[in-house]
Amino acid sequence: MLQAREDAIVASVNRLLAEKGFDLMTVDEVVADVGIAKASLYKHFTSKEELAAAAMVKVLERSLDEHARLEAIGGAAVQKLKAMVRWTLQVQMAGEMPSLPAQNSSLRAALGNHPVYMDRLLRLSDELGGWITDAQSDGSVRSSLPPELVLYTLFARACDPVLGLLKLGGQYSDEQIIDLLLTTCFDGLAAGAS
Amino acid sequence: MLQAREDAIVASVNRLLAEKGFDLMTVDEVVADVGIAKASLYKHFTSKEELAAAAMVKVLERSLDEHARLEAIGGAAVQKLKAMVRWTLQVQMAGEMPSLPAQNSSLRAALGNHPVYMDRLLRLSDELGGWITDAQSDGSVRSSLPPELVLYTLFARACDPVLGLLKLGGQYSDEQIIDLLLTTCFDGLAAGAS
DNA sequence: GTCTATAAAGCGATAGAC
DNA sequence: GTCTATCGCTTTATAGAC
Repeated sequence: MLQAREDAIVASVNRLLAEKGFDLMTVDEVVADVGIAKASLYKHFTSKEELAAAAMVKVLERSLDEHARLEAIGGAAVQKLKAMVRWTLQVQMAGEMPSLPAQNSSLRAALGNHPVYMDRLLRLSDELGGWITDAQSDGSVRSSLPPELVLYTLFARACDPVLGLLKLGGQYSDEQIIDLLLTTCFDGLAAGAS
Repeated sequence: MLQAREDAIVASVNRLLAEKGFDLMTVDEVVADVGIAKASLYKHFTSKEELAAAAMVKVLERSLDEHARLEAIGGAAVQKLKAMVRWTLQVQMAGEMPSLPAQNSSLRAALGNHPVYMDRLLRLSDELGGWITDAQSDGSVRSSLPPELVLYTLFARACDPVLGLLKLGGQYSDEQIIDLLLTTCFDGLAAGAS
């Protein structure tokens, strides 16, 4: 009962974060969506930042699950990285990727002091970091790029605004858009080797 | 006098938009930064959205100036595109690139109904579109990519979060970061041809 | 733990004197 | 056109009854 209610809250928060972002999402909207009173929500989560953190933990754990699934299947490191980015883009395409403005200071502070969030974030970073160094070792990802840069670039696909712009244009299917974004991410805009 | 004051207002808005974004920027901060009363500001600009639009028009006109400068110098289309992205990244690096959350509906509506903003945006899109088709014709940019996608991808460099993350790390100089981002944008993460 | 009702603060925007 | 003072509204968060 209790856990199910919290899950329902987090699901609503996740959707609203994806739709409007942290600043424009209001707690009143969340409770209206879940169908409970605001005071009840504050018995489960102590602040709006705590709500966002719970949604982020959830999506990070979904990402860790997908990572484990791909690791079990096996294959070349670069192919696993591409599959991970594809999964991320699919989540964003489905409107299920919570977007946190990187600029909000109160939220950044709250996330930085959130042990569970930081644990999941660091674990995912470590796991992907392993694939990145593997892919650089076998020559499929540029060795001249700092692994840090590669990791950030992959993470940034979760909030790539180009996806939304292409979707708005309406000229391409969801899968076509994802393929195009994967191409620009891994192969770049330029043709051939430069 | 009057024009100088409006310029001062727009300059403050531009800096605050780059620093905090539209939602977190308050009109009180703007007037405190400029050193005038809030009612005075509202004699010049009728709303907060109007303020943001003025800052966006300003930066679009700076972009058009840079485009004209590069066009006058000449060179290969893809090199001009790279130079334009480099300029964009330098502006962002200097903390002078206003960032507008793509999700804010009131702001999007205000910008869409702002004739001057739309004119500058479409003019810049047209100019860059010309370079893009040129670069695709001479084989330096992938012809398989829709020009629309290339344009959006270039525009998105203005708010690429990877720049801020790398800068935060403190391991690379500003110029190194810009070079790295140009590489990932045009050449991709993968090595060689895939 | 759930609710209604409200506190406390911040926001965009305006009134009205000068 | 500038200012001080304030309106009217929204927001996060809490008090207190049940």
